[in-house]
Amino acid sequence: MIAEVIVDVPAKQTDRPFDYVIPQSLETVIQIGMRVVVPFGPRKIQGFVIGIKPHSTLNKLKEIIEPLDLTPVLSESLISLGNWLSEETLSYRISAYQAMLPAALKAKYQKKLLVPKENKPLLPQTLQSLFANQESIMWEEAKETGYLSLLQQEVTKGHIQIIYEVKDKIKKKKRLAIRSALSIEDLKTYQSTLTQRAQKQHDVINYFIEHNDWIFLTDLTATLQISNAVVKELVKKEVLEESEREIYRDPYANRYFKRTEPLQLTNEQQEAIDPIHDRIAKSMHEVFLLYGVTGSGKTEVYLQSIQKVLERGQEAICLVPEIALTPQMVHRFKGRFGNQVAVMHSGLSAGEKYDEWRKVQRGEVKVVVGARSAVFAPFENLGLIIIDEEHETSYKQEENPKYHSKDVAIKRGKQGSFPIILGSATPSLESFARAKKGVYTLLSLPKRMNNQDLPHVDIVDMREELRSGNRSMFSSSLLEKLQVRIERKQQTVLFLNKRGYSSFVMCRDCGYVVNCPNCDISLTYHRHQQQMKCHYCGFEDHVPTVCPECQSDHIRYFGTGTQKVEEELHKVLPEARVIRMDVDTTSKKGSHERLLNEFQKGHADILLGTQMIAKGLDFPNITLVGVLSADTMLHLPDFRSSEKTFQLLTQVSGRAGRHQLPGEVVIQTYSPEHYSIQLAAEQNYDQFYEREMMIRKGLKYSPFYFITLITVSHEQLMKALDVTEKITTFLTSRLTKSAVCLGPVASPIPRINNRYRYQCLIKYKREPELNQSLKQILDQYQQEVTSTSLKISVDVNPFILM
DNA sequence: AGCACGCCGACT
DNA sequence: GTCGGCGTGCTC
Repeated sequence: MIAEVIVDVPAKQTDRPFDYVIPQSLETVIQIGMRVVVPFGPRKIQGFVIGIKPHSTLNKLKEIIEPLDLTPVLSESLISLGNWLSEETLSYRISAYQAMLPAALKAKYQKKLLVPKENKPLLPQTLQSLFANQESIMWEEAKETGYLSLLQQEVTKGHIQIIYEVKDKIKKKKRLAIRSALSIEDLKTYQSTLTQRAQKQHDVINYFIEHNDWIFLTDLTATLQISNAVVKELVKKEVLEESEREIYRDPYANRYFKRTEPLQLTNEQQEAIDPIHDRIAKSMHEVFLLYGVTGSGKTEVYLQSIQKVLERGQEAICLVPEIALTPQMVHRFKGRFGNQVAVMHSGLSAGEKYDEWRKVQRGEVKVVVGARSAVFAPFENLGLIIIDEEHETSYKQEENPKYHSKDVAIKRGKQGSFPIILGSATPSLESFARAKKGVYTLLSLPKRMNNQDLPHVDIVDMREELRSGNRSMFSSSLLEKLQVRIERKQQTVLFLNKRGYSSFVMCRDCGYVVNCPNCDISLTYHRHQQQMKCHYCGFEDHVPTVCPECQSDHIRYFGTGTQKVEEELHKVLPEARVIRMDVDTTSKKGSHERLLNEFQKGHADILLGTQMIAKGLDFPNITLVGVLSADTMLHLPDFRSSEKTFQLLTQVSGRAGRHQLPGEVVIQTYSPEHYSIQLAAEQNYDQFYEREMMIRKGLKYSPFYFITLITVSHEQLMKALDVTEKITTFLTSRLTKSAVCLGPVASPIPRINNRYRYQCLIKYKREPELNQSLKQILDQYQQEVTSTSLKISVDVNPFILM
């Protein structure tokens, strides 16, 4: 039999199946969807079997070397989903497949030089020492020795072999388990032969007389207070037997989740859930947009919809934006569905992710709660996919394949004939527009569950503060309110919007800004390491003490980091206990959750943080939310910046007063008159929607037009510009009259890592030929992409236009 | 992506 | 005359 294999070589020319003979011995083993090792040129690489057929049109085929899996890692439905994905996003099939699987399943390759024992004496003296203690050395090591040409000569002579290895990254976690190898009768007989001195052995035998089952060695030694030696001795005597048992790394082991029961739904919730339950019961595909204000009880709707799906023997996926809200979300899901839940998010180690994925694959769980890529969870009988906070940008992957989870979910929903729920308090304009058009079904939860009023919002004009002599980052109004909370022992969340506004170093005399030498972007000041770093290419430099331009020593860092805010807070409110949450304090595993726990327990008065605290916080004692600088992302070169500002402010404001105590919100801004800030303060989504839609219509942006962004980069500015120009011309000729093709324009970041970047932006209503044209472009420049440093990136429906 | 094959400049 | 530079094209 012949296997069709997609090989792990992400390139245009290899983006097609290659045929391999399945050796006789593997005929019953190899199945569609398995990973295999295949010879490819002189190398050995990994590939996915995507088809098995009796004959091939080619005659001299190579054989599959070995399978990497016992059972397929991709089902046929996932393979076809992968094919669709690569088609939609114009990415390689291998990239699409890999994106659907945990990273642990991606192979690692090793190249080695091997000298068979008998050849050792044949090597020249200089090389002998290299192989004195070992048969083989790594290629990388060999390169460092500087004897590469000498080594290559020996390779041609046949004294040294080059071998390629495919290393499976997976390490299944294993522990040693022990059980009795004898019957209870025989155990007793054996026990009677033991001498008086062998008390420990006696105990062990006793244990196994009582428990006729496997036990982990570590548990056994702990319970009986004995050493490994005692057990090993009995294993050697064949009284006991041992076996490696695979165990899951359970990131939520030893954690107790209080079991919860379905809550009584409000009338509104009931009205929202009825149509969902109806489609689940009828196995009908439909996309619901669940538009519910913060605190309106969307999660309970999710939980009870999942409940319904489980009752029908189906499975469900619930996507959540990122680690940010998972601790609380996980609690609610594990509380309701116990160990039927697997969790997949970026906070887990590769091994943990792999184990969670395997629980799904083996059918040991029925529900997955996870971030973007969890939409590919390998369920075979899905009944529902929920996307919570559907407007979140983290659902869009910025690397190839540049997919959006929402599109994947809807595709799976159509294929499997089941409903999709998109939930948000601030739906993306795209989704809301579709709901209004009737493409999605709108379900509204306009009231908070406890009928608690939305918090009162105060907009503070920071220019005014400045004029009245307050140069600190806290307005007098915010400071006053902070003091009141501390007196009343209530809690405050302070939110620092840092997106697109990192701390940079500028000379106060001449205005010189420290830029990256490789990228056209300012370097970011990293306080704890006392260094300047580039977020795009990784360049690092010392912090300058004098201005390189004018030699002035008035060179300072600008921008407000959380650390700086913390310091300031300490000065003005020395008695306040502050917990700071940002990339620095949460980088360690589990620290995110730990900090939140501490705050929840009341160990601090103020929680200070960035984006990551904007979502999911739901603590009863929070009565004040302060946004230190609301407009930092308002001025980004992005047509969605107003929408994002509105969503973020609404989201943050929703953190206050979710329970009995009423909440208050202070928004500090330099542009208080801006509609997205004004309307966020009123929590007026509908008016924001109307207003923003007008603007989008005028500018021909989404949701009125689809957008595709092509970014061309090259070491030479002229080359990048030239290619972009040609692409733009070509596309313009291929597009219909209703489409707009803008370009070539320099990218908002015109240079990254010494590569110049130009782009072409296409806005269109309906272009059935566009995909074909884009493919043609990629084909056209294929040679230049492989031979020169030209790169062409296509992003269909981009989220950020960088 | 790698890697081999193949054609032109500076070296023993 | 050879070693080694990297342009071109292939990998079942």
